[in-house]
Amino acid sequence: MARHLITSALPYINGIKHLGNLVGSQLPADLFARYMRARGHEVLFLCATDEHGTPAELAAAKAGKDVADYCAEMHDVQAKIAEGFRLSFDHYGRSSSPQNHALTQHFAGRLADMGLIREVSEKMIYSNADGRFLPDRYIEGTCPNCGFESARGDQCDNCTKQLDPTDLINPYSTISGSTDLEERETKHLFLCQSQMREKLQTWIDSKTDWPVLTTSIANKWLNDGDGLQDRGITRDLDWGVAVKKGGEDWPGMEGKVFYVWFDAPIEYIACAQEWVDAGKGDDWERWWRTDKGADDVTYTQFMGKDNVPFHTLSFPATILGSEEPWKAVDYIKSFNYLNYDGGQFSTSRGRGVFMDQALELLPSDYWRWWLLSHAPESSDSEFTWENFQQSANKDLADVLGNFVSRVTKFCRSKFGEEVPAGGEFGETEQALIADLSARMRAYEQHMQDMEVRKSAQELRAIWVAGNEYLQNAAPWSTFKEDPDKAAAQIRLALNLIRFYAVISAPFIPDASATLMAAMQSDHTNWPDDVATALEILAPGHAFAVPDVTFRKITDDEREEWSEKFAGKREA
RNA sequence: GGCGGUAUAGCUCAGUUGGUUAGAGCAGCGGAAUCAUAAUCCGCGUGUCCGGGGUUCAAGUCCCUGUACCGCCA
Repeated sequence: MARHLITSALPYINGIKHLGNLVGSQLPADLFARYMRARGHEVLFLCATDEHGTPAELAAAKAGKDVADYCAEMHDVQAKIAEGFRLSFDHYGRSSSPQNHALTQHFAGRLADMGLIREVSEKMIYSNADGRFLPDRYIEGTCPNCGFESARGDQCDNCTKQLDPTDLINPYSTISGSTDLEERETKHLFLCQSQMREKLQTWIDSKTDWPVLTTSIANKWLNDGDGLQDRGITRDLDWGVAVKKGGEDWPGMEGKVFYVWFDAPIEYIACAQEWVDAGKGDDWERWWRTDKGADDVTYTQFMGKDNVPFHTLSFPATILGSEEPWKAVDYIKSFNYLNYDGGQFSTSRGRGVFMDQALELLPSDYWRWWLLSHAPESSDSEFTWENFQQSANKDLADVLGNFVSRVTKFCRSKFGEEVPAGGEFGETEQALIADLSARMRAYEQHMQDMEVRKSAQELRAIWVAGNEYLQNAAPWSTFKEDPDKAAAQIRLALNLIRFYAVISAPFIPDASATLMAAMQSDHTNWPDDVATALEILAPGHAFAVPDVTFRKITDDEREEWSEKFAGKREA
């Protein structure tokens, strides 16, 4: 039995995530966690909301709420939706937790002790009306280059020239619209990532089994231009982790907080502490400290490609720079983007399906199946309603659902609602078992390798094999001449249903549970041997014909939803 | 502007370190079967592998270049 620490990228707090966010980290992480648990491994699966930073403050202000209250509410909303999608986190934490505050301050202090923090004084734009310093992208004005009137402080969207906020003509705050801006001197802490360059490069180079998407992004940052740059890790904000050196005050840093990208990944560790403090576990160090039992842990992170730089460089710089025995990541599984019907998902334009809306339309298994079987692994991929309808109807309703239906109903009408006795397995059955055994090995290998689409494809092929068998065996024909033979065939088919329920659970946990209940079995052990697994339901074992496992998505629904989520036209 | 990614059948996508007639699912066409959610099973794929050069005995697969789309620029 191995031990697997699994984390999903932390969803940001300021709203409900769309299906692209879901399939880019949380959902495949859940698939892997469920599979590893099913194989009998010890798993700690963690995720949390990422709550600090300016966008959270602005979202709270827009909602007319105190930022702490806002985050607490949104955390509960996101937790509830995660539960709706059956994301099996061992703990769903918060980056604003006291545990994370303390740990973030600890890391900062430790990095300072190691000589990896320096203070930098810089001029930034302060808005008197807003009472705050403004990040570059919250300042707009006229571009000195092309005259575009809504150029952002970091770049002009019209002529794409990179700008400094001080370059803008007639600059104003996008928060309040105020033009009462001034330059102020302010002091910030920088993490000396440049000093860590070689160490990080060596570490990245040792990860020869990582996906190209992951290492190429890391190498780009390591070697681009002047190489890895030092990075500001503090901000002039109220909402966040107060800048302290461990438990001590940090002279000159009063009133400042750590930048969200410094404290967020540290929450991966703090979340394990929260897990213990919530009474769900009793030893977090066993997962995170290599000097306290974590050296046999395999740590896998899941994330979208936009998060890769932070996980391959920034966070490792924190971990490695501390020179404390923290567990470093062993494998990073990164994903490309899921597009929506020819474009991007867009929160502001209401374009695409968001997690809460998805659950209102259909049970989570539909979404889990489609998203995972179309996961954007090698390149960006595309959600269309037509494809969704076809895949869900074909794979779930026709191939799997209908298999259950035809087997259980046939048995009920010919033998009653119990596993029939009599007959023996012949060549056709042995051939099926051999086929399934080979496919199971392939399925297990793909799941182990986190090849999500290929896993789904193989699982589907295993479902198809059941229909294929039924077609060959044709118990409806054999029943007329040799009822015993038909009994053996149906006995096998009923066992296939239980078998499918067990192996499909990582993808479609609810349907699997429903099928297990219908088969009146709680034997969920992974089928290491197919032949044995197909004899678990013995003659005489009672079952119930389940309701329709997956109903079909109608054309009317497809059209209605397609219209509903198309988003507002751009002005 | 810089950097990165992608471009393969009508659609969504696979194609290991270059090597036999380029694959899967869906859609489409034909057939079988009738237990079932009109579900299932079998058979059928010549598609300038985006264009143009090049390396090689051999390139969808490597190099250069052009085009298109997408993303990132903290």
